[in-house]
Amino acid sequence: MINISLPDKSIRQVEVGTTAMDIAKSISEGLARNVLSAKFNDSVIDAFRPLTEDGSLQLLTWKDDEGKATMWHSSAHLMAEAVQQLYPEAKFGIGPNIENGFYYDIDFGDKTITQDDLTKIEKKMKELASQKQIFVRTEVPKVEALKTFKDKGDEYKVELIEGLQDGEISFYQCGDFTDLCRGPHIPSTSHIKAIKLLSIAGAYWRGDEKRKQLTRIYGITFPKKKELDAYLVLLEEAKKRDHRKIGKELELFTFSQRVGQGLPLWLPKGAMLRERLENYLKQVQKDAGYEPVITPHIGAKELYVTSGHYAKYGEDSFRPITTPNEGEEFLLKPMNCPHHCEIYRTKPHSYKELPIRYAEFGTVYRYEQSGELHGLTRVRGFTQDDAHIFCRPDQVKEEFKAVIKIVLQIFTALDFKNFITQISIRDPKTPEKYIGTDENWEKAENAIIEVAEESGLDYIVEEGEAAFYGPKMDFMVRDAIGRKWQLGTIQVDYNLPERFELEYIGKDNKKHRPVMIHRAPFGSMERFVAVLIEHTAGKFPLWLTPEQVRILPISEKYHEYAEKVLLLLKNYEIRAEIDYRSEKTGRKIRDAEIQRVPYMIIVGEKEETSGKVSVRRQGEGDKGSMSTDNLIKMITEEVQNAL
RNA sequence: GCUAUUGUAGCUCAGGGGUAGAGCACUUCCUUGGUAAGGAAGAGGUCAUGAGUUCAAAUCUCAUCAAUAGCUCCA
Repeated sequence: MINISLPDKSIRQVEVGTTAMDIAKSISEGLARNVLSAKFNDSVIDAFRPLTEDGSLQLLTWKDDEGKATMWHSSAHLMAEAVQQLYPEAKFGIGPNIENGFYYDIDFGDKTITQDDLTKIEKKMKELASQKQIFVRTEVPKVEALKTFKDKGDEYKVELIEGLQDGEISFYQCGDFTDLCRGPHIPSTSHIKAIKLLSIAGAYWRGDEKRKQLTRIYGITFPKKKELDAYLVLLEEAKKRDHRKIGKELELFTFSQRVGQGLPLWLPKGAMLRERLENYLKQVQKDAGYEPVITPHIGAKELYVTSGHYAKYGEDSFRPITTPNEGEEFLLKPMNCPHHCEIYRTKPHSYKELPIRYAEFGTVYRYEQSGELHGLTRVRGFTQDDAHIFCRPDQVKEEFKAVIKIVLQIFTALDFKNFITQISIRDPKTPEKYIGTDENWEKAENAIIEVAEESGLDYIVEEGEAAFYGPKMDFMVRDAIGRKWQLGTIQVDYNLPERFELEYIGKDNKKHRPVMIHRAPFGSMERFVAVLIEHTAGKFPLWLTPEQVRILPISEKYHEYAEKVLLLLKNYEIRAEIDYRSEKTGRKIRDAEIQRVPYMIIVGEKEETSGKVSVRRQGEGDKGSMSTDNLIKMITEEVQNAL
């Protein structure tokens, strides 16, 4: 007998060889019907895998991320089975599940796959799924595994198997399709009720551009048709929120071929919005004891040789700028920290002065590969809301905490309610990849984790994701339609203080090395504005939006009154415009709605004689009439409450 | 950077070896109106750039540039 503990802390004594499915059935038939896989001592296994030792068991269903993953992984197999039946010549690469669905890389030989083929494959998949095929696991010796796929002529699988250890190779069979696979899989294809193949793309075998390009088919499946429909609606919604589209519509930013790839041009409305964001953060930082500094856009090449970045990135960067003088070279700055280090070095520092916090909206230039550029989220010139904190080792924790506070304050002000943090620490297996003493690393890593705990953050720890110079914490927000975006980052750095020989005089009258904390709550203004656009679908919070109020006179007769109202609003620094066009009110409203102007003020005879205004809220409709005083009060309160 | 697709008016897009099209936006005129498109007229394009094929190229071919998607990358 073995002891299996369940998430409710109960312990069941069962016979060796009992499966997760058996346990599910003993709880309820309904649960058993929904079980996709199970988590046994931290590894996800088939629901039909016999349990042979004590351990903790969690049954996974569609509600669990791992359950979804199992389902999508199995769906990839189902797709491969369909492909094999329709195109017997096809050879298979890899077919994993991904965040939303799955893909399979397939070599179709000379055949090009089109949208029509996807429909065909989809149909076949539905047919096969309804056959309620079960997934059968077999463990296979390496020799035999190699033989199977050599006989089949599938060189990709052969290559994959060659990289595996004997004894860890398993096959899964589903219908007449057998695949090399670690598993786990769902109990049967009957769980797959709704299928959509989404797109086709080329992908190099093993991500290597020198090797053959395979056809990658992306798809997603659901246990209910309704969920698929909802997902497709979501995809449409995402398309509508694309910041490149909205940025154009609202005249926020543009790109020009003549200026160059990946170099955004901020239009007046976008620049105003960005400026408000910057001013907001400047105020927050001022309150938190940051000091502004300003540094130039270029720096001598030596500066980056000293920082170590030239060795690491120099080859893949913009070429150095030369001068008429022999041997003189400058680089466009790819980051602000070396400049800030030099500012720190201008005079000796006492331990009493620390922490010193230098903040700068510093524009940096990085030569991203052309294929990587994407709207405002990936550009070659961007402005970081950067700051560097120079502190004593004993202050790291406290400073880190203070930075987190700023980040949270900003997220709240901008209505990012859902976010998680990722703490990236060293990979203990490869200590040679990191610089600095073990002691410092341990201290910093522990400090970050403690701070995360104390700040009540929802965090995950990723081993091996740390920068070579120190551990970091990244903030990932979920936007209004559930997509994840990485925004702010806080990094602890022992490297640059060393390289720049930064010092402070301690209480003991000896020289000590400060610790640097790099931090950027927005990350970059470009990326942040892009995310903000997609999060809000262009309906920015009132305090940020370029045009807060549009005054719509019913006819020319009321232009004068409109101007009177405009003047009143301007006195309170409310950003308002008048629509002077000789259009009907319905038209003016429609245009203001499309341009996402939060408040529309309609003024006509009624308003002029009563000295009031009619208010309409974007997306909500008519709000009735009120006095201008009340309007101003309403708007200023809305702005103040947001910050 | 690699592969594929695309590039026609400010925007969204149709067309296609023989004088360039629509809707919206824009300008002017009419209209002076009450909560998501009033009417008419007009103006606007070397069809991304360069070369080639052809009697003739926006259209076909090649190259370049850019955009889009995926891959690889991201201090």
